Amino acid sequence: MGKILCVAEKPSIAKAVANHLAPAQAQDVRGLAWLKNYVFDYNFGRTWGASNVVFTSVAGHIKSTEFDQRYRSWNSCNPSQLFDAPIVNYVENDKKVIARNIEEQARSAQVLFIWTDCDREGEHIGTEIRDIALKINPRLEVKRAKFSNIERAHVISAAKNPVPLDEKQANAVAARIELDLRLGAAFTRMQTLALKPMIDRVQELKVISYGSCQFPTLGFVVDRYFRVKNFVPETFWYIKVTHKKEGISVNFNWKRGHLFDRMAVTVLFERCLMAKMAKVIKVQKKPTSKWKPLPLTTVELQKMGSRFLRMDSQRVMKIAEELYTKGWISYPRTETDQFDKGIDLKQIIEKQQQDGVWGPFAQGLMNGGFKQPRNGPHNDQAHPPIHPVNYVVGVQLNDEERRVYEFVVRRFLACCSEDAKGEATDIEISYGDEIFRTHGLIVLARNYLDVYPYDKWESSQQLPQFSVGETFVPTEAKMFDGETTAPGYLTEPELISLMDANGIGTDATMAEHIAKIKERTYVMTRLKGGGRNGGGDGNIEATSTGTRGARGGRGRGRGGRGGRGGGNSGSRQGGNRNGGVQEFIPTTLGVALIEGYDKVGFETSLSKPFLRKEMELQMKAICAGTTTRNDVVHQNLEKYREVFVRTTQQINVLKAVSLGQ
DNA sequence: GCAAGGTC
Repeated sequence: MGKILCVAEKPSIAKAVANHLAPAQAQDVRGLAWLKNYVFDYNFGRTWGASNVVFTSVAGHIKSTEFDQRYRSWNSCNPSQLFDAPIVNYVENDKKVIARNIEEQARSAQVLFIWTDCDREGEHIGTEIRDIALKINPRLEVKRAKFSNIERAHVISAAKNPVPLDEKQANAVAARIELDLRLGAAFTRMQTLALKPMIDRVQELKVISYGSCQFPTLGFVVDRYFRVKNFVPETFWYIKVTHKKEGISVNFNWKRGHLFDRMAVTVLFERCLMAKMAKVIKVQKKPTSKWKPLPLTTVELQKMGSRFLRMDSQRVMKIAEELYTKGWISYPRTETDQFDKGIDLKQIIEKQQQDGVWGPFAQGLMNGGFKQPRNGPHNDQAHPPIHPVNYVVGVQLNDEERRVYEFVVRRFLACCSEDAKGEATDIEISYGDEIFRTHGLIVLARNYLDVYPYDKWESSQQLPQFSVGETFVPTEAKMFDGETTAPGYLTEPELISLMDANGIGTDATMAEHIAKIKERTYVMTRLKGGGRNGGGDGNIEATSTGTRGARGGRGRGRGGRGGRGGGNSGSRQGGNRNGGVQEFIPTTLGVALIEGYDKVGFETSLSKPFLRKEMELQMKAICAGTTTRNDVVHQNLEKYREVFVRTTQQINVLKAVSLGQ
C-alpha cells in the first residue's frame, strides 16, 4: 500500500476529516498536545486505491517573508531602498516543529494531498507545504482536496476527487505579501524618522506606522470626525396633526416629512386650518413580518458584540476563539451566511434542549417549529456560519464566555425558527392639500423574537377604527420647527461595516487593525453618550428637546428590519444597550497623518480605501489569469514609489500639519 | 522599532 500524506490548514480540520474517513490513531507531534498526526488506512478508489494515510496539519502560514538581513536595521539603508531590497522566505523558529513533521512524513510518502481551506490564503499555504515536502521528496505527486464544509459525505467526495493546486491563487497572495511588506516598512520608517522629532512631546510614541489596512481604517474615523466637526445645523419646519378618537390620541405625520422653507410650511399649514375638515383616504391592514436574522458571520458577531455584549471586536474574537478551541462553538472566522444543505441542523438544536432558559424554545423547534434558515449572500466556500457545536452549561463558563456563547446559541435558534408575524395598519388622511399618515403594528406571533432579545419589534398603541371617506375636525394641528442633527462619531459596529464594505482587512484581522490604530495613538475611544471620561468637550450629538428634533417621518413602532445601528428611535431596551458602544475620535496625530497625506495632494491619498480595493481587483485578476504576480508587484511598486518620493519632497507639509498648523 | 495574513 502506498502512503498518502494529507495536510490541513489547522488541527481541527485534520481531526474532523480524518474521523470522517476512518477510525484513526492520533499521535502527538513532538510533544505538542495540539498538533497531531492521524494514522489510518483508507481506500481512495480510482485515484490511489487502498492506502496508508497520515493526516496532519499546519497552523496557518509556515513561512515568513522578511527583508534580507542587511536591510533589517532601521539605520541600514534609506527607507526608499526597501522598494527593491532583496527579500527572503524562511521558517520562523516556532514553526520549525511543524515544518519538520511535514518533512519526516513526506519522505516516505508517494502522494501529498493538501487539505488547506479553499480560499486564496489556503491555496498559498498549500504551496508552502508543497515546497517543503518536495524539497525532501521530489517524486511526490501533489494534489489538493476541494471542499467547502466538513460534512461526512462532502469530505468523502472531496477525498475521491482530488484536483491540482491553483498556482494562480497562491501567486495572488504572494503579490499581496510582498507589497504589504515593502510599502508598510518603507512608509513606516520614512514617516517615523521624519516626524518623530517633531512630536517628541508624546514621550511613549515609538512608531508611526503605515499599513494598507490600518491607514484606511484611520481614514474612516477621521472622515467622520470632520463630518461631525463641520456640521452646520439647519432649521426645518413641519406640521403635525393629532386626533383623539375612542379615547386614543393618534399622531398623524406629514407625508412631506419636513421642509426647510418656513414660509412655504406656513402657507400649507394655513390651508389645512382653512379646510377645517380632514378626510380619511386610506385604511389598509396587511400582514407583515419581521424577518429572522441571517446565519452568523464573523463580521456580524463582532458588530453584535459591540452593541449588545459590551465587548470590543477584539475581545469578542478572543472569547469566540476560546469557545471554539474548547469545542463549544464552530470555527469563528467565517464569511458564510448560509447553511449548507447537508448539515444536520436538528442535531445541533437537539443539544440545546437541556438548557434551563432557551431549552424549551429548542424543544419547540424539535417538535415541529423548525424552519430552514434564510440564505444570505455570502459563502467563503471554506467554513459554515458560526453555530453552537456542543451544549455547555453556563456555570462552566466565565461571564464573557457565557455572554458570547449565549448569543451564538440564541442567534442559531432564531435562524432555525419562524419569522415574527404581525399586522400593520396604514391610515392616511387628507387635510387641506396635505396628506398625513399614521402607522400601527400589532405583533401577532413573536416566534424567533422569543429566543432573540437582541431584536425589538413591539406592538404600537392600538389605533381606533377609521373608515375611508370618514371626515373629522382634528383635535389639534400645529406647526413645529426642528433642527438637523450632526452625525455621531464613528462607533465600532459602524467602523466594522465600513471596513467590510470596502474590503479593508478580513474577518480574522479587522479587529486587529482597529486595535492597532488605538495602540499607535491615532485614535481614542470612549463610551458613546458621554460615558465616564466624556467630560467637558463638546457634546456634538445635538439632543432633541421639546418640539425640536428631527422626526424622520416614521410612525412609531415601525421597527424596520435590519435596523441600522446608531440612534434607534423606537426601542427602549435597544437604546439602553447602545450605551455600551464605543465611539472613535482621532487624536491630533491621527488627523495630521490623514490630512497631511491628503494635502500633499496625490490622487492616491494613502488614507483612501479604494487603494486596497484596487489591490483586491488586481489579486482577482491574477487568479483569473489576466495578469501576473510580477506585473502587479512592479506596477504597484512604481506607483507607490512616486507617492513616496513626493511625500519625502513635501515632508514639511506633513510636519506642519503634525505640529497643528 | 516596520505590514497583513494565516493560526495555537
